Amino acid sequence: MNIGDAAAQAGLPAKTIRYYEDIGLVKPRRDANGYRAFAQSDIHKLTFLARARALGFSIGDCRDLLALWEDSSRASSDVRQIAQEHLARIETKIADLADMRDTLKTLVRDCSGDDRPDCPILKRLGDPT
Amino acid sequence: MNIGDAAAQAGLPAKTIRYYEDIGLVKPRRDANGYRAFAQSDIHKLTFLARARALGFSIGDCRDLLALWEDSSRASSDVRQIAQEHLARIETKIADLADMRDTLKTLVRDCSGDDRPDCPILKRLGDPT
DNA sequence: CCTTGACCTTCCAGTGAGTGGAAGGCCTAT
DNA sequence: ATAGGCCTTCCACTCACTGGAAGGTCAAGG
Repeated sequence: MNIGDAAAQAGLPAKTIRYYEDIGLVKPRRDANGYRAFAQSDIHKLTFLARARALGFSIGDCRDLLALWEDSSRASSDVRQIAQEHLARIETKIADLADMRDTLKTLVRDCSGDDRPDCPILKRLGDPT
Repeated sequence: MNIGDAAAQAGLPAKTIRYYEDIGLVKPRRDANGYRAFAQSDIHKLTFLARARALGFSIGDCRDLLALWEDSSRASSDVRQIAQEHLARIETKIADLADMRDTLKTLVRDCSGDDRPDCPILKRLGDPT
């Protein structure tokens, strides 16, 4: 299967798949003409990667998860730990963003948004401490 | 004021301040020895930038906000629009992350996390559709 | 057989917002 | 005079792609 079809199957841009090959996540064989030839197992891996990335796992995590996936004697605790650490990072990020959101909401609410210059948003950003 | 003191005042790494000069956000004058000499107005700007960045505004937004801040005849509606668009982006991002979090939470909860290989997390990532 | 257009290849550069580090100049205190 | 702590510039690296240029390959239609 050529890269275009592989991309369609896995739901990833062809460019991304080439990149994943570059960094060693997939190793499709090559046809005589130099075209990448994706086996079903490659497609399966790419789909795995697409899903893991969609859950926000870093490429590093994906690499580890893929290795565990391929290791039939893995311990689920290893998988769980990766997921749990990732979950913690996401929760931190959500909390940070929620703080920003709350502040911004207040500022936007209090800003008249007309043609006058007075603006609590700029006031907040620029006021001397 | 030298860059070290400016950094301490503004709460930004010196490296970041140099970067901000590179991209034209601040333009401190130079002493005879080549050292940057930050005026109070520069410190004020840097503080503004630090706060805007802490609220998650992009450098592009910061540039625009800074220009509005310095323009005494600005319309607050312009400021408000920037903030509101940023707020919308943040809310989208929070929603995306919350989706990931929910999925991950379920998966982590359902994973035994012992030394056996069975794992709903890998199952979810690798199962044929 | 030739062309057209859709594929495919590699390689290079850029994104955002810095961060790390090397090599070297300057300033103050001892 | 020298030590150390500043400061300078410049280059490379981060992350996960993404865009584009230049060129090779393949199948279909004329």
